[in-house]
Amino acid sequence: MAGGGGGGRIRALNVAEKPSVAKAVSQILSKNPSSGGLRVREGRSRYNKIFEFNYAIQNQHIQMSFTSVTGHLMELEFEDRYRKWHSCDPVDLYQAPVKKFVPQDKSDIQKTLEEEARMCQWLILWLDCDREGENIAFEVVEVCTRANRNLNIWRARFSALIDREIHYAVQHLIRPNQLFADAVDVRQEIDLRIGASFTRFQTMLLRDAFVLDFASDDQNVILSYGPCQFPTLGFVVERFWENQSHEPEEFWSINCTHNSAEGTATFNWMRGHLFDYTSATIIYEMCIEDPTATVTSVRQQEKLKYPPHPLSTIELEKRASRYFRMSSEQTMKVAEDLYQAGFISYPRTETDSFSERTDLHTIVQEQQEHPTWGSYAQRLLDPEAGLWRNPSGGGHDDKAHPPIHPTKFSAGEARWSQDHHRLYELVVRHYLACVSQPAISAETTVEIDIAGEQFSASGRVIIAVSYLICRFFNMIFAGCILCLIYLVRWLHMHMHLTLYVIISLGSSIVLDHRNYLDVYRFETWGGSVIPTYNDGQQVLVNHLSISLLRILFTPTTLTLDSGVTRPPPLLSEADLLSCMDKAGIGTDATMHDHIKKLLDRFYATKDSNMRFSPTTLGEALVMGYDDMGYELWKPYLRAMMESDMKAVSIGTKRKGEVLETCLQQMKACFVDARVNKAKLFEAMAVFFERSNRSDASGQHAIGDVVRKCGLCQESDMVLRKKPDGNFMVGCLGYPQCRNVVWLPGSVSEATVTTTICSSCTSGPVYMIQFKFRRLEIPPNYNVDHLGCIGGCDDILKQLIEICGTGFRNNSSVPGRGQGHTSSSNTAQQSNSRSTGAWQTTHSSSSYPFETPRGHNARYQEASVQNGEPSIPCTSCGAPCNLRTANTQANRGRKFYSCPAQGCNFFVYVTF
DNA sequence: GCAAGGTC
Repeated sequence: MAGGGGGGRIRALNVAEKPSVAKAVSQILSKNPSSGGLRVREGRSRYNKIFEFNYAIQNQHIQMSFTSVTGHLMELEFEDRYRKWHSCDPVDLYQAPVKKFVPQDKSDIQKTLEEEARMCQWLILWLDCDREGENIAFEVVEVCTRANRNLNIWRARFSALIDREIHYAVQHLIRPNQLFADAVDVRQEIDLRIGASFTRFQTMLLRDAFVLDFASDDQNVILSYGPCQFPTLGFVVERFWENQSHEPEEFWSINCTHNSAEGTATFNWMRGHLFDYTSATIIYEMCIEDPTATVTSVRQQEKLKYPPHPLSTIELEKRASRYFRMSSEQTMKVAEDLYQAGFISYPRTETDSFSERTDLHTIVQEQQEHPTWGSYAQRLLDPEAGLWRNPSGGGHDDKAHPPIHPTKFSAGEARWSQDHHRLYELVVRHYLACVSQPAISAETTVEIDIAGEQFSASGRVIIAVSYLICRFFNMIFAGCILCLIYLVRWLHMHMHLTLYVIISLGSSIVLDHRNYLDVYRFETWGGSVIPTYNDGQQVLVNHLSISLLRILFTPTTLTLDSGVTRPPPLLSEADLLSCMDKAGIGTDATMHDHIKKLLDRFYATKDSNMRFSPTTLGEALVMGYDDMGYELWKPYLRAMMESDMKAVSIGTKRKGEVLETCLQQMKACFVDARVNKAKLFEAMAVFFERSNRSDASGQHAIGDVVRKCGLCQESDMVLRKKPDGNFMVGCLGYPQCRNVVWLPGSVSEATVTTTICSSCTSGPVYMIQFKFRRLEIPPNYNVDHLGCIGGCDDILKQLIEICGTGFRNNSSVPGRGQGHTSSSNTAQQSNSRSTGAWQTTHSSSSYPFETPRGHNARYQEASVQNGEPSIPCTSCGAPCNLRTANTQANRGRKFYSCPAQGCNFFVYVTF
């Protein structure tokens, strides 16, 4: 291992992902007397203390300073000029430059790191050992190396805060893994670009267009889209649709019950149910005529009910929702409180198995004093009780945190709310259950025959198979049958007689072997205990049977009942968490956030039964995208991203390659979605009234991008429909850039397509599908036309010549193109005359150079000084000569037109 | 004002 710089003792800066880990690791490493003791001093951030001690790494004496960050130190954002919603077209967000920076609220931590780094030769990174942790590690590296370029950078790899593990990690330092960090960079950038583009798009498109009556301030409603929140909404909507589309169907079934002193057995018709009433009635009448039931089969099967796996975050959330009706958000809030106060372990973990090195018994020992479950903890620790069992894992390990378990005893704290009590109890009981034996029972299935129809009943007979002394106490209550039971047990053990012999005798006593169910009060066996039945075969071997008469019996009730098929239930919070977990939507630490977001954004509601339904808004959005044929509301996009991230993290794909491919696909999807925005409108219109605002604000709504503006070279040009029905393609850079292309007045419909013009090569120009009004165009022209505004489309040019454009003086309608210069009237009149304008500016063809841009001013100067000047094309830079029009409408007018193939620059000049 | 991921 390389040494540090300078003479004397090496000083190392250690950084953990959170304060608790910095403290725990420092405590472990400073236990040795040679550490000189553990000293603590304040950092600039009040949460992130600095621990100091000495430690020997590979026999080198190191002076350790140990501090922490609080999760990510940096944020990813668009550069400032893209931050405002109207600053650009949302589609630009797929290429807009992004920057990573330390936000204001983290600057204290940054300063601490910088100050400490300057005094150190080594940097040891103790971030969590997952991909996010590795990414945070590189954020720390960036900040620290800016302060001290000579740092020797090391990574400590550990999976639990256990002495041996930590000492091993520090003695076997490795280098940080750039690939892991890259994978997270990919996720961050994709999430930001997709989220921001779609959110801005659908918010600006729909907020003004509809009366969103669910919000008090509907102008500030945000219709967000996110790669996690939308699939979460998708789960809710999909189940809602299944539920709603269910058509109840009536059916009939024959039901039979039989009461005896031992209980009631409910027999189900083995045909299930019939949808045909006549058939059901005929069969029922046959049964009624001869209702004697014959037992045809009795089957016993031993069943083990295993305790749950150790507790992960998602399980904690699901169980708190099921047992206490707590929302996942509230659960995490309370869990965080309990963790902060030291009562439970770290609550954000995917791990559901304990490391072999965990001292499981000590955790139980601490709970022995508890008034409620203390005695169970004592039994667990008693080897004679045989209750202990090493917990079985669920196969998940995040390599950073153990399963959630109690870390400190409490019989309840004064300041705890009911939810604190409940959650602590759940964590403790769950832990005690995990280290317990499974419950053992038997399920009995009895089949009977009535008039040739088969019925069956299943029930539980809890049996004593443990042969343990503790069972003795149960047997006292069995009175005189006790001796018989021992006899039968003896027979069972030594003569291998069937278990059934025991059951048929013991069942009336119900010997109990609940094991973990004794402490895990949240779970039960369910079902009921049914009476004992024997079939003919068993009677022959069971000489001791007291149930002989039950070969035949008369049912207590035998009824023909009607019912209706039930729809699948709406999703509960536990169901929703399961769906998300299965599809890989979100992480253990964020799933509850995504669920809450659905509620906050008015996309879904939770009813009194804690089940989720979409709101009309949530349903409309999903419906809109679904109608477009997109599965943006399905989990596949996230799954694809996840698999790409995995590929980056193991080096099979490169960061840049994945970013480029994914963003390209998403951009195409975005552009396509925008072309099909009518589907969103239609879906919204099903549930919401159109707003009056939409007409007035239509001009401000972002349209579909046609091409990059050739004039300002910065913004996009988008297709718009003016309130008077005319179409234009204008620059989003307005008012700084006033570039505009007016389309023929005879256009009735225009839609930007995803087809890129192959003739116009100065950058992508999306073709527009036009529909012309039949009566306004000559008969030899087609009403449908796929056209291009890039300058290559002769048909469009001819129709503009013939029909004129939509550029008219309409001062009654406010908005772009009117009244923005003192000369606008002149301009409009002039342009109205010159119906053949192909491309001009907002300020008019009369004043083509009257724009704020310097280079245009130079053109004017050139044009005045020279009789026949050549100007550089504003689109591609090629020299453009002054030419004279000879069309019918504009004969004699001067114009500049770019000679470059595919370039659309064309402007009339009036001297 | 937008995402999702850390975390206080």
